[in-house]
Amino acid sequence: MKFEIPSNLKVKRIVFDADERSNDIAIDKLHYVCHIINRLMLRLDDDMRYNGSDYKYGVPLNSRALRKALGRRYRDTIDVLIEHGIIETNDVFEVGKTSKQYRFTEQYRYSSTKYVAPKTNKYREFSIPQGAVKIDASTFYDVRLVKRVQKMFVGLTIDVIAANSWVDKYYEEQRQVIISAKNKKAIQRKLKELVIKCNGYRESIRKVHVKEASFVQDAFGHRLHTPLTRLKKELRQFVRYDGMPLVEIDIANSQLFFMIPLLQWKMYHPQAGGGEKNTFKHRIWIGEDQRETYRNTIMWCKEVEMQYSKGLQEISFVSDACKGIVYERVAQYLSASGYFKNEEAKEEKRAHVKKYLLKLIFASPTKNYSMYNASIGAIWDAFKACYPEIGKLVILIKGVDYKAISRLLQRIESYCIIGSVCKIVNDKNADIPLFTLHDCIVTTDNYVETVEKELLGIITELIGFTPTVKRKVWNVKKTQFTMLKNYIDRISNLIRKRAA
DNA sequence: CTTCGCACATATCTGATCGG
DNA sequence: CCGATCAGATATGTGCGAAG
Repeated sequence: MKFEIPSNLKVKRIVFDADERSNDIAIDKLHYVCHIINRLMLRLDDDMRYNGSDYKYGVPLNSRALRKALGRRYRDTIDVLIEHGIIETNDVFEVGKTSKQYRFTEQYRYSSTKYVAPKTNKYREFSIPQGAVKIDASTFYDVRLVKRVQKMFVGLTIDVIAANSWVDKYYEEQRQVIISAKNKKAIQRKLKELVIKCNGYRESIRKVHVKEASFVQDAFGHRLHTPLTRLKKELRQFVRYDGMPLVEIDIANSQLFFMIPLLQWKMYHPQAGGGEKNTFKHRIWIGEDQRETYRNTIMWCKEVEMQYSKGLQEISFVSDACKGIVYERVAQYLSASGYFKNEEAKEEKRAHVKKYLLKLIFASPTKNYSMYNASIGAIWDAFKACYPEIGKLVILIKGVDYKAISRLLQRIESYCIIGSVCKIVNDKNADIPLFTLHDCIVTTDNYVETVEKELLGIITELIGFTPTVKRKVWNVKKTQFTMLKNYIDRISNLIRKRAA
């Protein structure tokens, strides 16, 4: 929505001039009042009548409505407009009949209209709301499917006692670390943060336990956020489905694997697929046609395609992403060039590359994690040296809009995982428990084979290439003895408290 | 109807976490 | 880089009664 105000009206100076009331004089509020008067004035001749009495002076503005729109000290906004000779009022109201009437002064009354964009969210009535879209209102995916996923959470249980005692233990460990520091002020602050952090963990446990958490699908990446996605990794071991342990089917270097479609120039033509709705391409792109915006990107994709006439699998990035060894390859390259000073383990090197490479790919060109950063930049250079085609592609897409990559990848991911795999598996057999953690699917042991087979088949069909998947069982790592001991300690504490 | 103040409710901000 | 969530502080909004 845009404010419609007289074209010769300048409101900015009022905000500067505003004396002690300056806190309540906001530019949006001034524009809002002018907008309302302007709009109502246009309708004055037609229907601004009440009980036959004439409103010709101006337009009636109800003080309750004004207060609702402008806040408690709305009077200041009106007064300041009057003081500056922009509007005037007849100062007449009749109880039960009419409110005070307002109109523009002569200077502005007959002016043409100009449009001004609101500065704050409150006055942007028709803009897309920030943040989450509630499932009920969402049309991105089959709502019935999401409801079914929600239903599966009924069977999901968490060992509350064990999980909470894990948090207790974690708290105690972290507390010891914090209080061993020297800076007293820092200790106080960190302890406060730790309490908040642990309360958050406990809350996430409770949310899984009572199943009251929200299930939302965000409007940007179309990901599905559930109680599980917000659960700390270490606490997943305490989750069971109908008493059975759960198994996670994870796609190796998923974000990079999902980059493969971006190398295919046809992806940038949502209409080129024959116009059918609800296809991969339609789901991923927001705009109608990206051909113009991504002209340079498309040209590069075509060039790459010419170069690899036998198929994209010839590109080392594509084959490595399918094998799930991109991070390892980059780590290896860095190792050879003497990036790692100490003799780190292979796992550590991979984790290091993964942590920074994703940040580099998604980062704002002007902020931290820039490709030109001295130490981290080396990781980007290594990536570019290993995979020149995809390196250039990332730079080209980021040249259009640096936020596009993260959004596109999340959409591709969620369309594949939730929109396709979960939907098809659930349609075939509604008994299979399915939970998603963005790029991975969680199910029980007896269905792993089935789900994994479907996942590989469906993603291969969508992307054109087969990813590597990894399985991880969510089982309790601690011995039974420690758990039992924790349990006994907890209970005896409770009994002691009761007795006291 | 307008205006005001009080008390309580809701929204927003800050700085942290989780996930990729 | 993107998303959601949490706690706690603070700012803003709302309902209501009373008076003008």
